[in-house]
Amino acid sequence: MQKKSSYKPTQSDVAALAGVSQTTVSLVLNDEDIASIPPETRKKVLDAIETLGYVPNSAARILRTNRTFALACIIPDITNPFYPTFVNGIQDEAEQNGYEVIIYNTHGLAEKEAKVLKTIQEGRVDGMIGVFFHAKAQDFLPLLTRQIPVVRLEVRQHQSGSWPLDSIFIDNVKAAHAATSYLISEGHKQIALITGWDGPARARREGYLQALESATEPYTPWIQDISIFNEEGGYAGMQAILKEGQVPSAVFAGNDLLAIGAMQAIKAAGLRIPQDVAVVGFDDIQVARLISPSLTTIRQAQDEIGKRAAALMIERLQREDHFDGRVIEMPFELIIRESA
Amino acid sequence: MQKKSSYKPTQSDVAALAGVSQTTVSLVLNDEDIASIPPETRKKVLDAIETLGYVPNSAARILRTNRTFALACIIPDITNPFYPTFVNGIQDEAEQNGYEVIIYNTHGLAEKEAKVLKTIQEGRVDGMIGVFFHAKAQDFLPLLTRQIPVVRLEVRQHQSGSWPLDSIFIDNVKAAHAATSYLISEGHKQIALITGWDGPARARREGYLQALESATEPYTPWIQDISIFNEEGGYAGMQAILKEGQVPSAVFAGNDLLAIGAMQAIKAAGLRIPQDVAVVGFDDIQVARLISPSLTTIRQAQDEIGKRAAALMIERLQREDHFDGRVIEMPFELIIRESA
DNA sequence: CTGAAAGCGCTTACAG
DNA sequence: CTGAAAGCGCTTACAG
Repeated sequence: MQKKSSYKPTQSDVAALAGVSQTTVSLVLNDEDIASIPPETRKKVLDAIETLGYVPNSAARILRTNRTFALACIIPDITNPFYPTFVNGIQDEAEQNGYEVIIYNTHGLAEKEAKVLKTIQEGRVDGMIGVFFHAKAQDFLPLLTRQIPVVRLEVRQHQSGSWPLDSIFIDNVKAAHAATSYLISEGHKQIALITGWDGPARARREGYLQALESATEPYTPWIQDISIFNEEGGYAGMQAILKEGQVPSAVFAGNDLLAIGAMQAIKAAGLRIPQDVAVVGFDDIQVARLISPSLTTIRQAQDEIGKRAAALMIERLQREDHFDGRVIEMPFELIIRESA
Repeated sequence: MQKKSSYKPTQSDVAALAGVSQTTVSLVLNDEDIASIPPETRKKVLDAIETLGYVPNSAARILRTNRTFALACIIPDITNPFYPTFVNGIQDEAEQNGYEVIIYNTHGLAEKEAKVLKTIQEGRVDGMIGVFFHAKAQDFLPLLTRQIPVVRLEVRQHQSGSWPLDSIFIDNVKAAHAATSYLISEGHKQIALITGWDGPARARREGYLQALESATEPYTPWIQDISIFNEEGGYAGMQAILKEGQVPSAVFAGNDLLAIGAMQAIKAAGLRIPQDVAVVGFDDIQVARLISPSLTTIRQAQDEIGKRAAALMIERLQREDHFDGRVIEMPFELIIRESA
């Protein structure tokens, strides 16, 4: 290892150049009222910092203070536009408060979720905001006992507890119920659902089933399972449905990406949307209103949810006292466009 | 600060429980052939780790080893689908090699780019892969002198040097030239360009202008400047063009998001695509082939680019010797669909 | 095979 | 107002 003076200067290097002690350099850097540094001393130090291009070493600072000023943001799929918007909201709020955001992409996989949880125990962040498809409440315990607060985005109401674990949710059962009921009210008789079992899929499935059950006329559930939650999955799912010979008059897709894929399959089969098959999605991602026909869907305010989640986290990190977990419900809205 | 034994156990806690020294715990954890720990000792230690739920402290490890096993990934806009796909490629390659990826979102702003560059000097990562709209070569020097390698995604060929700075580029001038030439070859007489000045916009603008100049017939450039590089910007840009009274026979948009916005504006004006106005985009994001009409565009293999960028970085981090910067060109492809 | 010790670069009581 | 010193939790020569 070479020891050029220009290479990664430390506070000691700055101190030597400024002719003060390393302690003084640190004091200037953290200019709290712990000490009152006279302007001349301060200037000497600042000049030396400038000359050497000194930048504090984050590992040393974190080790010493036990504060990272970083937040982890865990999402299942960065290529699903829903999440980048959510992340954006988190980042906006976090940055305004001096926190940086570290994004982890789990691909919705149980093993990756577990790995991320482990990594975070290593003390890389002060708190974690996340969407988990598999992790259970107890999987968060190691973080919580380490005083790393968690804000979780959920798909239905869960009980709060005394841990520093807040949750923010949209009632996906109710939302899926609303979407399905809308199709029923529009006179559709065969309403298919394209979805899987991971993450929000289960709650949306429930909502769909409940809506069919509570209809005045009898409905037969028609569910097409898929395993990839994007356009590709939607396309394949819709193809499978059409292969059965019968054509449903409406399709409710587990998310907008699935809906977009399903629409492609419908068009490819020479059918019209919504005349032959109506389509409803879930999420209201950016492109939902831009495709043709524009997509009827459930809007969740991703950006707002992200902001709110970050605000919950930051409040917890800034307050001294401990307080019970909070549960916040966010609204959804059925956006009716051309596809249904 | 409390001192419960269950709270954030350290190697010393593990050592005490296992009845060995803290050094031995560390040795077991890093099981290199530095030392040969007999199975019984190893087991005692591993059991203690299990019992206490010990996880190493990353700050301490980083401070000591000067290795973070993290890569920074800097992108201008996480909500532009181009980038998540790029990030995905980076993450895949990085994770396979034991690196985690920290994503920074600059919003294409000069100040945020500068801030990120500063943050990275703090030693949070071993290397940086990024897309910068404003930062100049010299802005990377502080990283390079600190031995933090950089891989930069660029829009045209730049010279390599002796710094640990690799670049990977797609010739955006040539690509824009190809897109514009295609429109010319299709017989379009008035070809408008919707774009701005940041990032890749400048190179694409050049390609457009060069193509018009090299055409056999004379063409008048028709450029609509916008400042937001998404659907909204494209919509506004197209509206501005249509307000001029004349309707161009084709529009080349600076990226797919702009193209999608422009298509909406064209439809809103009651015009048909491509009969009245043809549209070409740039990037080939996921939805390009899913919208109606599907979008003719320039494909860049985002995923592949990300993988390649990460591979360049990792090779540099793993090799002992220093070697000159490399410049890699990646191909583009004109994808002809329905919109033009 | 195992442990004592130095030291990574900081912050923060504590003296003076 | 300023500095010497302890210590955050690790890794890694070095002894034995």
